[in-house]
Amino acid sequence: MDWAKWQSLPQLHGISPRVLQELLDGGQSFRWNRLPEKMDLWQGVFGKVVIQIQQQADGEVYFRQPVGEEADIAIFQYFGAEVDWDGIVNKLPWRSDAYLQECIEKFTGLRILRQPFGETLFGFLCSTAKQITQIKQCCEQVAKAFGPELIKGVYGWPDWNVLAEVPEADLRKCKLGYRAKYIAAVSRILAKDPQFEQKVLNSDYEPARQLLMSLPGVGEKVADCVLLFGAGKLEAFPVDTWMIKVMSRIYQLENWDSGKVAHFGRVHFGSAAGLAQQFLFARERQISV
DNA sequence: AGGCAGGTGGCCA
DNA sequence: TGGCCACCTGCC
Repeated sequence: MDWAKWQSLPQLHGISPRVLQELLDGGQSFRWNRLPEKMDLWQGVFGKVVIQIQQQADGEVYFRQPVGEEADIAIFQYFGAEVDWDGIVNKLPWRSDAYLQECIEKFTGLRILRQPFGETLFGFLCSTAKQITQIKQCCEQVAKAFGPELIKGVYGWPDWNVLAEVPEADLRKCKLGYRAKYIAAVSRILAKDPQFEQKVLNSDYEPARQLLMSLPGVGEKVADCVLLFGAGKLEAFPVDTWMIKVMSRIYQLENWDSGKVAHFGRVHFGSAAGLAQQFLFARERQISV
């Protein structure tokens, strides 16, 4: 297998290596890895796309695909080519929120990936009470065991139709633990309801969220992650333990439960609350190290 | 070595 | 509605 030539990825122009890492491996997606032999090279999988990304010394970012593959359009969409990120960031309330402003400055160029719906839902079904490295292992193992081999040794996410046929016991072998039950149930529901994805994508935030939360294993946090990273709904504001920590400290929301914090976030940050969440989240993880 | 982890669902007052 | 706990298990 050969790789085609490097192409410019102008969507990521000027991004720092640190922010690139946060974008690819900060918990939005679970299918990006640095190659062990070349640590400055990222390899990712989404849908049927296998892609490598490398940043040159001048800061310019390039990507390449296997020879014969031309998923340029899908790749540009994944990185939000059609989205006016500067405009959206500018609409966040940074003028009146010094801490948000600080986070934005420290992670300039951070944005929201537009990932395929199904595998985003799958990834966050795996994510409960797990750390990123473990979630990635689950996704990797499930892809390897049940997914299509896209190129030699690289596997894509198996569709719900495929997963619906997999016994729960076999899913458990992929380190899923109790989450296997949810994956099994959700895959059976969605295999029978091919319109589910479209219904979520076509609905406004609130009804879309309710629809997702009707699935077993999907609560407020998982639903918001799926809406944000896999359905383009930037107003979704996922609240996890990190968010509880930052929000209670910065906005004095002591002892607020996650539902209240999420509501506060959506009101305070507005129509792109989810983007603000990523800035605060990235900064919080950086501080904690 | 053992507690805990980027939640959710169910049960109880 | 609000609080608590089991659920699995690999990793720090």
